[in-house]
Amino acid sequence: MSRYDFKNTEKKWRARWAARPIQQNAEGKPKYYCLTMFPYPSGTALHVGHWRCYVIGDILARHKILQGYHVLHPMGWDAFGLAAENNAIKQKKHPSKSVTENIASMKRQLMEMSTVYDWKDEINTTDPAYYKWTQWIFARMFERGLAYEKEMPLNWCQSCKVVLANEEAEGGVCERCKHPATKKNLRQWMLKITAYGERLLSDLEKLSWPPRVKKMQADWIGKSYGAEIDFDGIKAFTTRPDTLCGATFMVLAPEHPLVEALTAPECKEAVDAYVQRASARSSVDRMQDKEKTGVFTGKYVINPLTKEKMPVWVADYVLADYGTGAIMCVPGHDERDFVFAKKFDLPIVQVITPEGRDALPLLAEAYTGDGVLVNSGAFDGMTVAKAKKAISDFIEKEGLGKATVNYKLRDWVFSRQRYWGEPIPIIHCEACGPVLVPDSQLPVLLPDIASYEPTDTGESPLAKIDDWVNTPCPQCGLPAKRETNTMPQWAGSSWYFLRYPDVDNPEALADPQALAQWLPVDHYVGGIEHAVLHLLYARFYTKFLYDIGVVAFEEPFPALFNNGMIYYKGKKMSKGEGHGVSPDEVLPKYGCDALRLYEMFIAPPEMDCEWDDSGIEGVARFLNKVWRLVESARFVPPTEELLRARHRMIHDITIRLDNLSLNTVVSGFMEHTNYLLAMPGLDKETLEILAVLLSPFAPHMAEEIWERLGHTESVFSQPWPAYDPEMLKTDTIELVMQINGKLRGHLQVPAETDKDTILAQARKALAPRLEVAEIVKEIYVPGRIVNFVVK
RNA sequence: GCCCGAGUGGCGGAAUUGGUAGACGCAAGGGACUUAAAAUCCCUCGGAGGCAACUCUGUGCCGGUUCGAGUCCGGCCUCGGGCACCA
Repeated sequence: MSRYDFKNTEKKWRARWAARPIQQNAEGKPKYYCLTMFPYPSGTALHVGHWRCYVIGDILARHKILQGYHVLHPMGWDAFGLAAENNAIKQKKHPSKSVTENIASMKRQLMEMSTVYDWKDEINTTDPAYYKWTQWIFARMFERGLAYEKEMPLNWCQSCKVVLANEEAEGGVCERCKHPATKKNLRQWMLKITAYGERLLSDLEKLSWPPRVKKMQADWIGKSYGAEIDFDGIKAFTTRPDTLCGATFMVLAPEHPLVEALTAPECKEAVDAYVQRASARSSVDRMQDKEKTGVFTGKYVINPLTKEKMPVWVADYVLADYGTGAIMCVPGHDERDFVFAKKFDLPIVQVITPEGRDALPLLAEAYTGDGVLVNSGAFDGMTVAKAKKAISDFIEKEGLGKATVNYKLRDWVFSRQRYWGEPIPIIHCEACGPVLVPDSQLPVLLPDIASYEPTDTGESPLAKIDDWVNTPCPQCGLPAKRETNTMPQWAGSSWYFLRYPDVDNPEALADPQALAQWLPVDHYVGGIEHAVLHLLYARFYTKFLYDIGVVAFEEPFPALFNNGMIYYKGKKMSKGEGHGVSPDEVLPKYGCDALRLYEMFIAPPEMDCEWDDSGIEGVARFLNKVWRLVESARFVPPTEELLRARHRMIHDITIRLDNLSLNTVVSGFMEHTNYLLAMPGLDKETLEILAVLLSPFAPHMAEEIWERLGHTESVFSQPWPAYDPEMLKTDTIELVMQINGKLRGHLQVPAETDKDTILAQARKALAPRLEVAEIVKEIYVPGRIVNFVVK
């Protein structure tokens, strides 16, 4: 008996599929858009961790083809951006060259996975025909005031020599190189994602996404309810208006615009020094500082309720860009204010007390719990919840402020001081200001230059190319200069899913009909690392395009599947030379089908897991078993037993696949194959069905089996098999017998046996044990157990 | 610090969602076949006890609910992830 020759079989079918794609005559069938997050060609090679996500997507796509859908399952390259450029600099190659090489190498790998991508639909975000539309979207945002310029202190990564969006500087360090971010004052392009904060938050509800991803986005948007209160011209946002009577001082952020004006002359020197020191420090330093620092401005404001004088301080624990950049401080009920008040000897007043107590004996720490108001005049005795509303209302009535909401979400810093990105289609004219490049002149091509390395100054390398920079103003014709910053890495991926149905369209980002036919994406598969970045930006773009009438839906990805990461020797796998297992090492030894199966078998697909080099042996053996099953099959007419086995197999695989429990699908295949191997003979149809069921997972072997069973067309022309629930029933059932919940035996009875008969038989079977005891209760769960409760 | 997850054999993991814990694999040990190896096949494989059909015990720890708990509730412990001066 010959061993399964995966090498030649896989080669054979790959060639056949290339000549004749498996999806034929799909027009008119219901559509299914299955999308896997496209790779970022910043290294030369994919590792088995990347494969996991592509295999999941491919299995879903193939399953849908078998279920009779017209499936779009495309692939492309997210090839602009810093990581790709850094990789090029490291290799001392021009980014366009290095990216092209990386794509070629990754594409070769993807082809060896035998995924069903139709390479006619390939996207490359660095292709001018593609980024023309990335620029076009920016232009539409500019027209509507959603793209604007602003000079402000920004997160700057000295290692990458670039500004970072807030989303890229989580925890105060550069998302890519982990270098601490410092503040740098720069003129930047911003996208007003905050205008969409509320919709981005409330529409999360509609999405069938993993809860943790929704939560991460909700936390990132960070909505909180409160009030904005005016203290003699200084506005402060608080979520605790109920504690207003306990506000004994105010603190402004060092960058607050009023600091200079309100500082008393005798405090000026100290305040200036403090502000200067604060701005020089990185946000990491500022955050890691446990010790609170601050300086008194010499100014006082009046608490509108207590009429007490509140000193105004400046301290860097208050953030300039959240709320109003100024806070009312309630040391009795806020931990940070408490620490500050203790350090600088400011008054602490208690205004909340736990219900049922008059007052806390001594405030050793801030009391942040629930309770009722004290020391608050007319508001005494109210609960926190009630007082929040009552004091907000009072403030509003008196014209001292208003109830309001605040978001943590900030506008998106959208320009990068780097070469390898989409040029921003703007021309700066001294007379007209920033002017859009007319649509007819799009795309603004990224010039091909020799020296593309970043500079220390915060200026893009493009700024040095005079004949590119200097251009007439499209509006007045006078000499003007092009914008030299480029777009961030995320720009191209924020809308790419819209392009796949119509990749060559020169007239529009995609034909409206193609969009209507294919979008939104039915199933999106990708890693958790994009929980807030890509997924939030793509949702923002889609909502904007909805508002301007380009698309008819507000959410691009109604269903999302997050695959877990594969670790190797305890660490994340990393691209390139680093750390990981390459499919190139595995494929020659085990083949594509085995690797695909193992990627699924290794763990539940949504969970992180550890790569085990010897684990793949098991699925390779399984494939050989299947091959042996087919090769050595002695065909017989289908017996009752074979029919039942067949339907159980269809049932098990279908249910598990529908639940995306892909690891148990593989173990299900193993169980059923083992069962069939033990049968004295097999009917042909059961094997045919096994081939169809197996085809999304091990497509090469499935085709080979299908052909061997005498078929000339592809196995993918078959419908997904259906099972008959009647065939899942068995003639006899096995019940478990228990006494006091402990296993005491098994009982075989005909399936239709009634309760009394079963109980009688069980009593008889357990007679020796039951005779010495008194039966208190009998429990019977049909089809499962009989339990006697005895004393 | 706050908010999520997760703890099951030597290992990866199953368990119809409250009903036989350890499916399916990996690794290990023993055996068959073979001159030998590879491949394949058979047996053992949580712990303790017994010649044995079996018995007790066992899903991070302590308690609870229930006829019955890996699964539900309360309290801890450990690990992983997210957020982190957001007022």
